[in-house]
Amino acid sequence: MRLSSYFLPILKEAPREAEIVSHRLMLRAGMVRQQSAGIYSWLPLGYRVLRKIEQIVREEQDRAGAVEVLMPTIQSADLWRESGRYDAYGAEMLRIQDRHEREMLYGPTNEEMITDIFRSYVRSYKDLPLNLYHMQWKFRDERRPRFGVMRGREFLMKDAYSFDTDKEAARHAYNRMFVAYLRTYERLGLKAIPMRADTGPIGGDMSHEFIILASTGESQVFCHKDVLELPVPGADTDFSQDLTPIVDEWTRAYAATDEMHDEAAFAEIAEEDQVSARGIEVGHIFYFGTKYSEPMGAKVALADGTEQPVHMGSYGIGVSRLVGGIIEACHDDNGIVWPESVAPFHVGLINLKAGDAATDAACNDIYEELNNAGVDVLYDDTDGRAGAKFATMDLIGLPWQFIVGPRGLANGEVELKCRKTGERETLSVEAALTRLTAGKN
RNA sequence: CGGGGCAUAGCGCAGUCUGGUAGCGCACUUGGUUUGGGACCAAGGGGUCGCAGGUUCAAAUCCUGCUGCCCCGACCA
Repeated sequence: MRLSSYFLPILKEAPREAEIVSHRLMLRAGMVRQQSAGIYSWLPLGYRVLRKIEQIVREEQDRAGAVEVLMPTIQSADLWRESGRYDAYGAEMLRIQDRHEREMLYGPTNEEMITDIFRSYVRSYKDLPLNLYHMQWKFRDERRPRFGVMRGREFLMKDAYSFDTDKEAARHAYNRMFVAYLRTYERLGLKAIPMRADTGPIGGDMSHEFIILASTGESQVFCHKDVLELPVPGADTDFSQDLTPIVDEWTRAYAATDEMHDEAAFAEIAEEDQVSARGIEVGHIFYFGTKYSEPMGAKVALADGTEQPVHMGSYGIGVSRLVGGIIEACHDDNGIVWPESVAPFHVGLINLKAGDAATDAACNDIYEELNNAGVDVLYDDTDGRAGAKFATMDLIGLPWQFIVGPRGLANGEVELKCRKTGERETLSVEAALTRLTAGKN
């Protein structure tokens, strides 16, 4: 992409309403525009990141055996009356009337709808286990939206729903999502810690929040420092096998948010091993049994011929929240420092003297070669000053800056700058290209 | 929903106390000089001062009501 034909409305100064660093940087980098409290437009750069996160989440859901669907944002109130949640949900639900004065709502979540889909088609235990997920915009009319996209009213969520014959089978489904989540956050460049969460009336040990540590996090969290060093299961993990050993390993050490915090248990940990920090919740997995299947009549025939309500769980990842969460975890004084996996572009190609025939020609060649090699490049071909160009590239946080100017070019040399380490290296055009295209094609 | 704050050009702000021609920086447009870490000179364009009432000869400024946004808390993904 050439910057001259892109839409990257960066700001030197952040709008006053933005207080936390991720919100400020997202506005300054031209990633989002706030349209109303907690409601955002995604501008090209931000949308690219959102899609990259979405894709990683998708790949790991698929790997774990979940199947993607897409349910609508607008739902019928009748469905929610069946589960009893239409009245229970309260003011957070955005209620709408259509032209026939039918009561509709903008979905805050999809348990009812997925249960309806399930009961319409699935009759037998032979069709289980089943896990359906989608990524769709949700709306929750928060009392106080804040922190930019981290607590918006409209937000993109991946929500998966598992269906099993009984609680033990549901536990396998739960474990698959547990491991898929570990892998997902790892690939996003985050260290996420599963923490025991409140299971409400269902009880049991099958609810975990996944928390990333960040000083601006909304909740206080406590854990043993060992949990920060645990190995994340690899891509070769066999999800058909029993994943209990992995889940056990990850849930052995102490880790809790403040509402589940056990001061006495935490005190037993050696002081130098205690971690007390702020955290951002980026995922939540939950087993809820027959809470919806029972009232909504989602039953399957078991091998013995009896019909039983299906056992369900739901598994959420805040996709749009993650954009802010990643920035909270990955930035410095100059701007965003994207993990490579979610960077909107891999390389920023900086033409230090646009308009100079030799420099333009060299940049054009480099731009084409990188594109041909499948490397995402943002080419700053605009007529600007070097300092401003560097500042922009630092702000938007692309992993590599490929710096081309007439001075170096006279010796056949360019510079590569690593955004993360800040290291700059002078090398030949060929060597730089080889470096950035290694592993591609 | 309780408490607090803010609203003046695209963004950041001054002006409000003490009523009297709408300002500054950045950004934008044009011309020129520049160009290796957020350039400089010159000339421009851009505003129902959040909205609605009221007071006054006169309101960005004083009064009343409303709306929007932000922060703290409670609540929640």
